[in-house]
Amino acid sequence: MPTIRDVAEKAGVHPSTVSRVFSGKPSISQTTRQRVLAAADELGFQPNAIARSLSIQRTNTIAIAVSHAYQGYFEDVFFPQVMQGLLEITYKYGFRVLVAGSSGHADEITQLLDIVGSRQADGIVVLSNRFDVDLISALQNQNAPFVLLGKPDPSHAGCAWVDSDDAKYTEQVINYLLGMGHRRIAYVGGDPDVLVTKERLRGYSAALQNAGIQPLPEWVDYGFFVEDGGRQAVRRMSRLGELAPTAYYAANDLMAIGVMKALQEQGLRIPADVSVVGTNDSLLAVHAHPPLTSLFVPYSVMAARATSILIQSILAGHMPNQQVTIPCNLVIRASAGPPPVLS
Amino acid sequence: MPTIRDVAEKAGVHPSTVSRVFSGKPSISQTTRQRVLAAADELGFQPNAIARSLSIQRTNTIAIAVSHAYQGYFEDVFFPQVMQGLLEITYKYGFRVLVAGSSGHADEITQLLDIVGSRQADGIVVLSNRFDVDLISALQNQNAPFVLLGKPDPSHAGCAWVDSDDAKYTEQVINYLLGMGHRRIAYVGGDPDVLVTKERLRGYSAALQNAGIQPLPEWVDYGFFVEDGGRQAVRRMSRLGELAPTAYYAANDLMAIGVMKALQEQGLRIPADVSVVGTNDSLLAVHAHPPLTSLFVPYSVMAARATSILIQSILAGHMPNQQVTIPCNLVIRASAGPPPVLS
DNA sequence: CTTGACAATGCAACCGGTTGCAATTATACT
DNA sequence: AGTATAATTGCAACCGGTTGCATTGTCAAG
Repeated sequence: MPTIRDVAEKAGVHPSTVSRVFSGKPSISQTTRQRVLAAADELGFQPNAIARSLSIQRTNTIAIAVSHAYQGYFEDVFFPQVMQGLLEITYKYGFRVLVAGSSGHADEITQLLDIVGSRQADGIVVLSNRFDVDLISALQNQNAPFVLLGKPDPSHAGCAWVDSDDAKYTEQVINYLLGMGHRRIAYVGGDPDVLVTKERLRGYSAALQNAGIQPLPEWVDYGFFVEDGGRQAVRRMSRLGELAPTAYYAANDLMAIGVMKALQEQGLRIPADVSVVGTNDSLLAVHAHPPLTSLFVPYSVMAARATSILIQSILAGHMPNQQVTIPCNLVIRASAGPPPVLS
Repeated sequence: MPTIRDVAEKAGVHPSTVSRVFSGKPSISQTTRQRVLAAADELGFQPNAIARSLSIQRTNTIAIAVSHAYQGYFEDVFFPQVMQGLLEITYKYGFRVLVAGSSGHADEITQLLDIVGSRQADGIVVLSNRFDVDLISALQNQNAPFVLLGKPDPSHAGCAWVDSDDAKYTEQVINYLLGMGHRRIAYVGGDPDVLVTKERLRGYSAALQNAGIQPLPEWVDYGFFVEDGGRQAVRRMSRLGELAPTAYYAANDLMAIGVMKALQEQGLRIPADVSVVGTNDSLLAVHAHPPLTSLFVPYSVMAARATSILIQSILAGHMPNQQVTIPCNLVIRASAGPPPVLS
């Protein structure tokens, strides 16, 4: 592997001149440039990125941490779409993405701190949706540029984040169902410990409240983002008899599918008897029976935006500090309609 | 950011001693170790991974390149499952994954060569399924450790790869359909330029040949891995009338769904009138109507295996040279059955 | 013909760890 | 006690680019 000094010798110049040629510095004469390039070419020289990083104190890399142990993560749309957004923008800026595996939530934090602490990346996008206060504080202490995908705890409102206003758009979904005449509406959230679950619940409650409806506690359930969670929720709510919901909102499409299947197994027709709305607008929603009305959350766009903010701050040499809220979009298909008239 | 020398000064030892403590070298006395650790702790010292990489000539990182422009890539199961396998193994060895975006196939090669040439990663897993001879040669010239996910051109049979024996298991699927009595079987491949498409066609042809059946050329079509591709295939084959297939094998679940929908729109029942088998055993297959029989391809396992081979070679200091074939598994659901008796 | 101004290049220190070898110290054995 | 041997630690060069500053070269104006 030839180094900059080999090239310098061959071209009869000083190593620093070769460096200047390869980092596109001005004030190199055309003839010298040519000579250096020729020598480099002949030797098959390619600058060593690690040495460069050490010297300029920048890696042109941003990092994320991913729990590789959690299977569902790789079946859902969140991770791949986030990757797409990340790659699109990093590519544009000539950056790359360093991905660290992690064995769980706590370890994700360890990994991120390790990466920024050892300067393996210039900044990070934090995907976790439970933003422990200590992670944020630690990142701030490290003086490491970061952008959260999701909103932080109010006590860290000042840090940079990109979020999807889950409360607002969940409220909108509920309003859509209310507008069609539903009065008994169920909320099937994911993991109750996760921020987005709480946000959606907030939107759900607000919509019902605005409509003057006092929701039964039984209308709220958690399905942990898996199909069976949706089925279980239906099973429990069906026991309410007259008070069972006429519409279900589920926080991802997989749970919504579970809801639909459970309802259909009870002989109920969708949307004639019961309406169902999912979240994420995945292929599952497109191909469900009936096709599932679903709240599209543009994870890819969010990730792209977060990455832009991050890289621009890195290049400008300051900490990211923007806060962005990205709109969602209800994709209407055939799984939701007016409630049965005789209900 | 404190350096090893700051710690050394504080602990009253030589920098090399601090280095030895932090890289777990033996022959450091307990008392010195303690003193160094205390000083490091007090200063908040964390070793600089870049400097270390430069010195030891290893990054503990492996790389992949991904075409971020191709949307379908992020909707299918291949990429996320591969990432899962990669992360699982890299994590185990304390490695990380560097992901480079790329604007297309040719650029993927550029990115990979750039990464290994600039020594940003110790090795790469090549995901592309069209293994241009020049990429492989270039990687070999660079002396860069790499493992292919998929089989290379026969002229490079010697390089390391992990593949899923697509021909054999496609043959098995066709045999399954033959065994139920089908005689007119369609093959709906993906992109005809891609290696896996040709391999599956090989298996398809072999199975029919073995059964003494000469397939019509019209029974072979390409759907480019999208739903509409499946629909189009059905549309074209339906024109064959009496000679239309009674069973379809599609090279991914999305095309299989397209096939099913197109058939159902023609009033045909699945599997009573026509059978359909998909590939990948995705959630789409699980939730299709009827549930789709699908050939599971363990991408995650393949990626894990490839990563193991790669990292072990890196650690051992030689080039990877293993070739591994991983079995697939036909997951039987409800979309395939015997053909109609009066056919 | 001299001097000034600027462009091009060289010099050397620096980025922050690592490691072979030498020097020092501690332990063991006669 | 005296020396052989092993365990610790220090020294200094090295990994491969980068960059502020000094030096040399060039051309134009005075």
